[in-house]
Amino acid sequence: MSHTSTSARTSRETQKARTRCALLDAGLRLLENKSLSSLGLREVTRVVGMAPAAFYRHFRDMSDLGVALVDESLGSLHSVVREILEGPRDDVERIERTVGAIARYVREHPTHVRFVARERHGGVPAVRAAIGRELDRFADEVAQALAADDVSAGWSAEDIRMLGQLYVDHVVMTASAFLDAALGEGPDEETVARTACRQLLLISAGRRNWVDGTGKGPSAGLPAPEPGT
Amino acid sequence: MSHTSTSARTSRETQKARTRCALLDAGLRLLENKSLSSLGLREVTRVVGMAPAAFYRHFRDMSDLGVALVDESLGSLHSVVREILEGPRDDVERIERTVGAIARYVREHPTHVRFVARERHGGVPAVRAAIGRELDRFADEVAQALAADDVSAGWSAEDIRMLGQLYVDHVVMTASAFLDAALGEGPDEETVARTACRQLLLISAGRRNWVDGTGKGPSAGLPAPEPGT
DNA sequence: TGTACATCAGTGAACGCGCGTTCACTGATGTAC
DNA sequence: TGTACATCAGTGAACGCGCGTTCACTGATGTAC
Repeated sequence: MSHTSTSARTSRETQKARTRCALLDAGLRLLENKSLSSLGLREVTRVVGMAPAAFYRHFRDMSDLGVALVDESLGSLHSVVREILEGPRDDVERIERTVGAIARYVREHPTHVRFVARERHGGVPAVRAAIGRELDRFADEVAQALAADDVSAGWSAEDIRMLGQLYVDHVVMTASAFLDAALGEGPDEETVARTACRQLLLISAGRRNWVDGTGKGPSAGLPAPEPGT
Repeated sequence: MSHTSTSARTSRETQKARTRCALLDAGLRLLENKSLSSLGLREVTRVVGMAPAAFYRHFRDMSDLGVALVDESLGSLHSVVREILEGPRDDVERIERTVGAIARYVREHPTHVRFVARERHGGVPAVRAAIGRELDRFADEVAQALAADDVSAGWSAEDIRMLGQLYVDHVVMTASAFLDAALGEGPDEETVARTACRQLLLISAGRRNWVDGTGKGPSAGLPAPEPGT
C-alpha cells in the first residue's frame, strides 16, 4: 500500500516496475525461439542480469509471467480494434484498413504476436485460458460492431456472434501468416495481404447473401428472377 | 537392408517397429498436457519401460520423434479428406458431412489433433515445418476438388487456392474447438458443430456470390435487376 | 541339420550440467517524530 | 532539519534432482556354410 499522496510514485515503486518490465521483455525475447513451458526462470533472470531468487519478488512462477505477457500483448489491441470498427462501414475499405492494421501491428510487435499464436494452444493452461478469454472479448466487440451494420438486419444474435468469431479467428491466422512472411517462411507479405483481403471479401459476400439457417443466397437454390414475367 | 524375401519381415524388424510405435504412443500420451519442447527423452523411455539410451536406436532426438508424430497424425487424414471431397457436391450436405467427419476424427484421435494444434506454431522448427507442409498439401487437395465445382467457373487458380486455404484453416479451428468441448472448456460439442456448419455455409454463400476481384455479389453495389424493364 | 560367426536392439552405469527453490543477508529507500 | 527505525528489492550460496549423452556390454536373432 502506497503512502505517498496518490499520483507521485516513490522511486522504489518505479524501480520495481522497471525491473518487472525488464523481466517481461527478456521473457518475450527468449520466447521467439522456444515455447513458454520450456523457458526457464534462470534464463530470464540471466538476460536481465539479476539473481534468480529476485524473480520471486515479481512473479510466482513462469506461468504467472506468461499471463502478464498475455495482458501486455492483447490488452493494447482493444483500442486498435475499436478504431477500425468505428471507421467507415464500406466493406472494401474496412477490409483493407483491417488487413493494413494487422500488417502494421505484426511489424511493430512481432514478438507479442508470435507469443500469442504459439501459446494459444500451448502447454501452459493458465496462459491458454487467458488468451482464450481475451480473444472471446475481441469476438464480442466485433459482433457488437457488426450488429450495427445494415446487412445484419434480421440476423440472430447467435449468428452475429458466430460471424464475429469467424473474423477474429481469421485475423489470428492472418497475423500468423504475416509473421511467417517476415521470417522468410511461406509467401511474402504482399501475397499474404492480398489473400487475406480476398478471404475477407468472400466472407462479406456471404454475409450479404445470407439467408438465415440455410446459407442460401438469392442466386442459389431458387430460380433466378425472370425479368418480364 | 533386409535379406528376407521381400514381404515377410524378420521378427527382429517387427520387434523394432513395435518398440518404435510404443515410443510414439508414449510421447503422444505425455504431450496431452505439455508441449514437445518441454518433453524429455527420459520421460518417454520411462513410460515405455526401457533404458534412456535405447531411444537413440529409433530417433536422433525429440524433434525427430515429433516429425514422426506429424506423419502419423496427418498422414492418415488424406484418405478421409478425399472421401469427403468425392461425396455429393451439394453444399449443405457436404458441409454437414465435413463437420461430422471432423467431430468423429477428433473423438477417435484426440491426442493426435491436440498435438497438431499445439505444435503448429510451437517451439520446434522441424515439427512446425512438417505440419505446415502437410496442411499446404491439404489446401491443395481441397482446391483441386473445388475447382471441379460449377460455382468455380471463371475463378482464377489463385482465388481457388485461397478458398482451399480458408477451408483448411477453418477445419483446424473447428477441430481445436471440438477438442476444447470434449475437455469441458468452452461451448459443448453440439454448439461447436452448429457454429462450424453456419460458418461454412456463410463461406459457401460468399462463394456463390463472388465476383472476381471485388467480392461484390449480385445483390450489392449494383442496382437490383428490375423485373419488367 | 548343426555349428560358428555377425548383427544390433536394448542395458546400466557414469558424467557433467543447469534447473527451481530455500534461506539468511544487505543496503538503499521511505516513514515517524 | 536530523535521527532512529521499518520496509523490501535484490544477493549469493547452497540443496537435491532430473536431464541428455557416452560407453562398453549382453544376449537374442539372423546368416553362411
